[in-house]
Amino acid sequence: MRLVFFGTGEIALPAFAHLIAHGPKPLALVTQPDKPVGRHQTPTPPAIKVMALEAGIPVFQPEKSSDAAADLTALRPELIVVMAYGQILRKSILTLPSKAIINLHASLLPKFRGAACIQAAIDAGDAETGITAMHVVRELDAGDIIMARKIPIAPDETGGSLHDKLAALAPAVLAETLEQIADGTAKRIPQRADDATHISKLDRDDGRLDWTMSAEALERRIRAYDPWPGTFTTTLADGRSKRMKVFPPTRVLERDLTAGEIDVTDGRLVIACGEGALELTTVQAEGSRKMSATDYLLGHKPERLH
RNA sequence: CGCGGGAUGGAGCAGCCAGGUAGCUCGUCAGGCUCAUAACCUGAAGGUCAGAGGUUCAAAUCCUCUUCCCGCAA
Repeated sequence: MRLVFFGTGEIALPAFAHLIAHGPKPLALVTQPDKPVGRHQTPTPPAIKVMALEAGIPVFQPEKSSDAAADLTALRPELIVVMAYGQILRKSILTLPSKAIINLHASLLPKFRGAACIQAAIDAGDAETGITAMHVVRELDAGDIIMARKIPIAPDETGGSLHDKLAALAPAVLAETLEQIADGTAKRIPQRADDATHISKLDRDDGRLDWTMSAEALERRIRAYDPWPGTFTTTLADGRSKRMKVFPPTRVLERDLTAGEIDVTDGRLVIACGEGALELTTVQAEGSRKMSATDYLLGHKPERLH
């Protein structure tokens, strides 16, 4: 099978590695251009690009996916596999492979179409999520489903841990999908559009905690958004406003206080929410490193949140 | 060289602007008290104030450089 892989995010690494190790070996990798990363803005290649180059696989990094159309046409791919590419594919790519273009998506479609599907599953309090293999169409994540595999979401699941589990699940889904396509048993199950939900991309500001939400919802959000985009609040101490990152785990408590009020009894950092209260165990003050709430309180006297 | 915060006993911080005996909260150790406690009381150990150079009678504090940590941004 002549196959080309589109992917950028780390979640695609195991699936890509599986193809390199067990075949069909990709004829090419298409990934996003190197981007400036980190405090010093050093241009850094995606990890998957490094993996491809080590395996001797040609890499294309077009600004727009269509810019690679001519190069890819020359490879005469039968199949394109897409996972966490990071861009909506142009029509010239969708029609390029002779057999099919499929996508591995980290949710149980039609739920959570879009970029932040992993965080959304935890944030919503779902009991399970999974990897869905489907055909790529022009509408985002809306194509016919070939198959899906489920995994449970643990009570202490974080966006990071779930990301890793789903990444590890992807190779099996991909292998089975390829097998079914090869022997002609692959199904095409249309998505029920009425059940579809769409999740837009998260940015850092989405991590600002809204203390009028219930403690349960905040507890889930703090897990869901760890490590990306992370959650934070701002404290007021000595008349100065400081950003404070908040990390899981947190604990939901019964308290009857005004939302946003801080209670530091017994060296524990408890913040009242719209409903109930949340005990923070791990925080990071601006300019400082991550530390336990107990350590934080030894030297900081947060007066209130705002 | 994108912008900014920071490095002070084992932990978290104050002191720096206006140079002049190393301070707070906690931990550790010893003793006391209590039926009891992440309670309380008493005492003790523990720091060449990140490193190097400079200014000064005198530098944690002012100046210069270096190393490391972190927030924003991407």
